[in-house]
Amino acid sequence: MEKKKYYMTTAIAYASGKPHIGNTYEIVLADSIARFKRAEGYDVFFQTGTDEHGQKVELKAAEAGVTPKQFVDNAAGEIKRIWDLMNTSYDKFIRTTDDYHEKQVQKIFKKLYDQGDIYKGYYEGMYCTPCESFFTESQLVDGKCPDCGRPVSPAREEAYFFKMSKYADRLIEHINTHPEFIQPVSRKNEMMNNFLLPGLQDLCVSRTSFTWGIPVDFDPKHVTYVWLDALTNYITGIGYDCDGNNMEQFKKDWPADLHLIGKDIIRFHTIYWPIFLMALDLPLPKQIFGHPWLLQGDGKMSKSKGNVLYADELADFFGVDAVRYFVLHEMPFENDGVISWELMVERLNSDLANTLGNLVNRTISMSNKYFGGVVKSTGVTEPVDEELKTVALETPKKAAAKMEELRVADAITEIFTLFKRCNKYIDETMPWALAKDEGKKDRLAEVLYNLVESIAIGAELLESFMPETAEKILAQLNAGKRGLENMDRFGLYGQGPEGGKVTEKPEILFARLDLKEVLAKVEALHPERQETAKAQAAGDGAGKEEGARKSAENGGGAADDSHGAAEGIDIEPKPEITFEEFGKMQFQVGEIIACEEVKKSRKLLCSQVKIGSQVKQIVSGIKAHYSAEEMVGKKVMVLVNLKPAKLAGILSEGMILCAEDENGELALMTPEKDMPAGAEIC
RNA sequence: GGCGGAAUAGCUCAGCUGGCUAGAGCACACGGUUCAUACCCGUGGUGUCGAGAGUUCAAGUCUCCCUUCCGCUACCA
Repeated sequence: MEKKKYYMTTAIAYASGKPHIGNTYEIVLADSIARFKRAEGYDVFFQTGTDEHGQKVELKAAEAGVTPKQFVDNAAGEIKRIWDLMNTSYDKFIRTTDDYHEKQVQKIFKKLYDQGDIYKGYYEGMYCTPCESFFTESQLVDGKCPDCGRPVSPAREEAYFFKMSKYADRLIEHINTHPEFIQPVSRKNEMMNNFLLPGLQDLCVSRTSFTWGIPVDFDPKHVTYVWLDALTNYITGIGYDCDGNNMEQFKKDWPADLHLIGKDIIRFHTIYWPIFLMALDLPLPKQIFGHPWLLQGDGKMSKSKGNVLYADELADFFGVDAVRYFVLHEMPFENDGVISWELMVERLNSDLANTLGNLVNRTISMSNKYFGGVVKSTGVTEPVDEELKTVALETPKKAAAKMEELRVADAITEIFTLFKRCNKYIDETMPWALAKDEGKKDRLAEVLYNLVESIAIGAELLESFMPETAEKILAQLNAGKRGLENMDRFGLYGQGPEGGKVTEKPEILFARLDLKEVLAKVEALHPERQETAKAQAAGDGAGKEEGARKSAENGGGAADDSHGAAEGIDIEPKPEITFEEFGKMQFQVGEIIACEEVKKSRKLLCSQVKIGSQVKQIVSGIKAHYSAEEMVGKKVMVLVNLKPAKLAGILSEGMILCAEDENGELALMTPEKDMPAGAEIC
């Protein structure tokens, strides 16, 4: 019988730096799903890879004094190394700099252009800087931004746009008739309410402001801008050909069964990607799962030893499988999970060392002690056995049901429920007591057999999540794999008359760790991180590299990795201006004499700023960083001749300037010496 | 501001279409046990099920309102 195919992907990681544990989480999650599907008999194709173009890479390469290609070769190698270290079983690692990918992207671009889905537009008169949005002439209201009513900025750059609205109705229909399309379902409403129903804006698909990208072949000063380049990896990687000469694999595997992505890029995968596919006349992927993030550290932890966690460092401390277990187990289906050294140690000791490791160890140890390692069923059963057998036989089904819903953490919990039941069974049957009575030898044998068999089932189920550990346990028990399909029978272990024989010297699977010692070693490892850790640990969302590319290129501030603060941060350079243009701006020192929160807004403060003899009212989006009280009395740098505008219904007559770091932290610009209100800044 | 979600044991959370003394894991305390990695098993809570009102024979479970948090989005001169 032919196996059913299952094509799944992760998002491709942005090749701008070393992936941290949050990025790594996704590949491990995907791997566990891929392995489980294979065990279920699917013909799985599991693709991952790297997104390697864009301005951020261009900048980082320049900084490092290498070519962009050299830079991404290195970065992709590092990402691949971590993926491999984590023992992930991807079938294909695509890089967006692969030549077949680049060629297809160019063809796709051309095709979409030829059929009128992509058109050339200009920023001129159509770009609203604050909205960071582009508009066609027809969308403008009285020549102004339809969103905010403000004048749009003059042109700086021409660009190609994808006409999204053309396919919006079809997409809405599809989403409504395929409730499983967007997972978790709560995201579906967000996409509908925020984007689809209000009307889609056209998407910019080319840039001229940087060159590290796939050139638009019929207009080479443009390079393809992120999404058309990145998302298409899902089809180019399996042999899509825009001219219709698709490879066999593409015919077999497309549409994808699952795109596994971070929640930050759901919009691009559930709106733009399906629309691109519609434009290419291709079927849509069956399911897109936007997983939550694994956040590192919490307030308590960050003060003393918070730092960025990398998979390889964690693996050094705990072992690969322990890290896999942790990220999979600690991550719920819908909410963000948290990782810290403390939590890692706790899980390792409690679940892996105590519950699982010790179970295997005590079972093998007793088998050796009482029967020289030989384990065989004698048929001397007691009612208590039934309960254990029931759990052992139910667990595979329960785990499979959880996996079907992509609830990986819950599936693991099911397996550990079996191990816990085994421990309880030992207590109920008290093998050491049976061993004292020669007449109960057969009963003792049966008890150990039931244990070994139950553990063998549990261990094999564990393979998808902790492959090495599963293998080790099965090897120690000397048990073969039976396959998921044979897990409906109890008693397959050592079926011959001589039974099975466990190893003589069980190896400790997971050694318990002392939290204090671990923390001490961690501090020794990163003494220099202590100072910067505090600011970064709290709320540092992990797993949004791909989003970082977009935001970096929008000038939204790079969501950099941990080293950002130390190395300085890069932002998108703006075009050069003349001295005359500079001279038009008037900056003065302003003294904040009163300040209050803008009630209707979450981010705005309204300040009364004394500038010379006059007082201006200025609204600023800094509520998250400064309270109204602490603003009062401060002397700040003010752009005073900015055209007044209404914000949240309140008139604002200037702008208070702040510095912003990569985490969005703000600092007011204040004069280094005391200066009178109104002093010119020039 | 718009849309949506959540508030349940010290912590992380389960509790579907309302129905027996509100659950799990971790942590904690006590007890048991000794095969095992000082492990494992059992027992334990006084949980105002966010506040208030309502529907009902019966409400974490439905309705309304309030408060607080979260997500997406807009705004952030």
